Amino acid sequence: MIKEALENSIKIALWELKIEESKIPKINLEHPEDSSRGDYSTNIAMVLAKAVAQNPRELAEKIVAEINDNKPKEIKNVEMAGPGFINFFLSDSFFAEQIKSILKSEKTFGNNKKLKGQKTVIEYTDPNPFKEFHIGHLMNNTIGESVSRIIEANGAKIIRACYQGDVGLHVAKTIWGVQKMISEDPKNKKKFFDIKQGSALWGKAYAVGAKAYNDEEAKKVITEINKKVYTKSDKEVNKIYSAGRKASLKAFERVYKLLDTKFNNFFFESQSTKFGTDTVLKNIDNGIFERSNGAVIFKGENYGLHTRVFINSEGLPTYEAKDLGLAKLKDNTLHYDKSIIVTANEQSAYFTVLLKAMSLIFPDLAEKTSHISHGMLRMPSGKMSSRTGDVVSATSLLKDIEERVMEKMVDRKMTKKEKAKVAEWISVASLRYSILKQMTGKDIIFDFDKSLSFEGDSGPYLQYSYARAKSVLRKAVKERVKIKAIKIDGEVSEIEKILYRFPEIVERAGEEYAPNYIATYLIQLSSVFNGYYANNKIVDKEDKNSAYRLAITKAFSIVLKNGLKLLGISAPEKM
RNA sequence: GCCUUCGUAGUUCAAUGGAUAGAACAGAGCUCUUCUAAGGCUUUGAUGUAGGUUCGAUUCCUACCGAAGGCACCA
Repeated sequence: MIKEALENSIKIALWELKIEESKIPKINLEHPEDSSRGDYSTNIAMVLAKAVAQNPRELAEKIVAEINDNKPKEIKNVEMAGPGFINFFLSDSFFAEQIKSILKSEKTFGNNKKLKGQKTVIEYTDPNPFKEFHIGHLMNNTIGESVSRIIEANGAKIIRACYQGDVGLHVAKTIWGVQKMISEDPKNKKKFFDIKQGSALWGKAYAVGAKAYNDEEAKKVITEINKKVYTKSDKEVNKIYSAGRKASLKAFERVYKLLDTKFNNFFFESQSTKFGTDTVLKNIDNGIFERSNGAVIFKGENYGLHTRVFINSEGLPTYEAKDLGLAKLKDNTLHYDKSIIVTANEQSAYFTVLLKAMSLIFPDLAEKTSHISHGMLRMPSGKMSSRTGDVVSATSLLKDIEERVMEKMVDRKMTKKEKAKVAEWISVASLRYSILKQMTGKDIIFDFDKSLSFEGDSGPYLQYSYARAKSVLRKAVKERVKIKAIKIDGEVSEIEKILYRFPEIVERAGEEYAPNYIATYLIQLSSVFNGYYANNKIVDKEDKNSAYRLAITKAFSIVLKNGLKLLGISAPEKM
């Protein structure tokens, strides 16, 4: 990449100026916001000035002189500016070369091999059978899927894992709810066992059970059911259990298809239970865990964290113990180099405790594990909760958005089938973009009307820009105007000055697990293209520059499509 | 109470310690016999408060104010 070439020139210049290597910090190269300040800029002279006891502007001048002595052909001009910045202007031929290279690489443009040979397991989405797949899972999936794709683009092999809680208190609550609903209305029985019914009814049963859990009597019964689920000792419970598990998993599959997520491995809490429990019990004598009030706990306080229960006083493992078992289970089956777990940040503190315990038992695993936490989707009215049944299910939300998209598409000339497909893509794009455009850790205030915009800074805006570019390219084919990445004359357009940066963005997004860099870049890129589109007639048989404008358009469509893919958003040919 | 994260236009979000703090929406105005107006152009408007570190702070440190989350048998 050009960035490395510039870095090199700077290093050589510093070496020529006999600046001690130990004093040289990491060289920062950024794109100035104002393009009149060049394509790249470095602050190295200002950073170094103090260490070498020189005036920053004078030092910058010296560095500029050295670079000019040995200037690579990609650089048109270097100059000192402001308080001591060094600004680089790239040559016109460089931009044309980049367009050529984008057309040539096409689908792989933007990818790099930085993480080649690394195998990364990433766990995300993690919906719980017996509960609704709600918009929180949608958020987790969106971030997990995007981070997966970004890491893949950086060369790693990604294994997508989904961990599902098919045992635990929530299951017992649901089963209690089912029994209650059946006893209130026997007709419900048939519904629960009808696989076509979907998961909504089960979600309702969970809400009923969760509410009842506050009542002492019901709590006792639910606790009993919980034990029965673990031991599989009660036929009636087993029957409800397997019907519920099946109904949920089937419903999840439909959502994954819609979201274009393909998991390689599914793990279930029922698998990690024994592993986790055994691991905890084995580590009591050595003092890592201790017994307290009938439970087995990890005293996080000893490490400046907080104490957590790993096995409760009923002798059943909590999420903590199961997660510990899961880490080992994953390693045994997948042999990973790195493990990433994506959860909402309400679990951040929990995770630091878990990782501490893990580091004492499986130090190598703890070393390889990292945690990405994301904010929550909040309704304007407050926290969304599946415990009270106040949830928005993923499918119903997407359907609502789709309806609105369809309204906008009434006058589009497409077949019904095409329209339906595109509408589905646009709804997913709209939702995913609104999640990915901001920093991962932050909450999203989810106001249906405001969050899901189809214009401006939005997913559909990106898709629309893509569809426009494709439309232009179709017209070129029709009018037999060829695409050629050879520039005849004219100035370097703004869009050319942005297109070549895509690989840098992918790399940085990969380092920081930050999809929002991609989102921000694509918006900027599309906005510049839309300006270009408005000011230029791209396809023009009479104009010899048309072939190059088409090359730019094609390059734009390639970069945008590749970028959208990293966000998990489809690029429609028409919309 | 303790711990963590976060306070940026009216609103929703950006900004690897850098140059004039970017967008979008909302508001005001303009723009479709050029390839998709879900577009383009113009315009109003912001770093919670008080200190500190630095040549330079939205970014780092301290205090305060405000918000969210977590803090023993839920996940």
